[in-house]
Amino acid sequence: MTYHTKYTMGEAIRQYEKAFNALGDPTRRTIFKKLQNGPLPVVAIAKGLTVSRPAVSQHLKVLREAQLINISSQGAQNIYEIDPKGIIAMRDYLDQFWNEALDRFKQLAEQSEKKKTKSK
Amino acid sequence: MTYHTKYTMGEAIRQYEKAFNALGDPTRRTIFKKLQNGPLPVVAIAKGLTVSRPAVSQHLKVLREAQLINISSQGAQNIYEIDPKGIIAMRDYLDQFWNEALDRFKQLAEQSEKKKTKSK
DNA sequence: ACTTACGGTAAGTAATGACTTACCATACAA
DNA sequence: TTGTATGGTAAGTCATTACTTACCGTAAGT
Repeated sequence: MTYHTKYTMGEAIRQYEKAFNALGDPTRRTIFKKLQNGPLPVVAIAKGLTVSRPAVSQHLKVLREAQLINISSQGAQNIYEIDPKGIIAMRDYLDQFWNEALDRFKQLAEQSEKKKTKSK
Repeated sequence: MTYHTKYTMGEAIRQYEKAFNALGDPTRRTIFKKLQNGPLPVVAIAKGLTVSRPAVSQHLKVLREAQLINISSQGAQNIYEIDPKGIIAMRDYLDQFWNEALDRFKQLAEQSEKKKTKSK
């Protein structure tokens, strides 16, 4: 019946789309979080996770294609680290909504500002 | 075999997790984008989309639970509009990585700042 | 009351995608 | 060269989820 086809083959997939898709998965968010404190080889990333090492490799691939992480080999090891490009793409996407719709809910925005002291 | 269980029943699902999950789907991003220019009733949202109206209702439910949109009924119509809470939750999540890992890629960060004039 | 428009929910199906094990390739050490 | 550690890819399976059609309830107009 083939009624269910997203990404209707004409349109290019943007960076932020890949990024949202990537961070849409909890395991990938866990992996991403692990890299927050610095670069790690794959085994270190997989350690402690409930899923197998190949599964981790597959997740890393998705994160890499979303430009949320970088790879760099060091001998037999593949070291992954956070790549700001994906984060920037997502922030820019969110800011777009932020800016254009801001006037409609200014009060709510202000509320959030108060309890944060907003870094930078 | 039950080898595949995420959200290991102890942990609460945070707001930003729901939000990332919600925007992880392309159809929901399309819907979300439609609301960017102001509130719309369901039929207006569904118009132009390739999926059925019930499918839209289901997506709206997910977006609502992620606090990315608000509902308000007006007679027989259900009007949806963007809710900043979900956006804020995601921004805060991203900012966390931003701040803690910033030193490792300062130069890239600066690049992005330049071509944006950074709202607020 | 009857009809029409709006839209949520139920039940079932099909596509997607998150996993598994098995295998292979590469780097380095003995 | 042989062995060991690292990690990517292949093929297949199962869970999830994005859909469908059918149905029902509510609001407003005639």
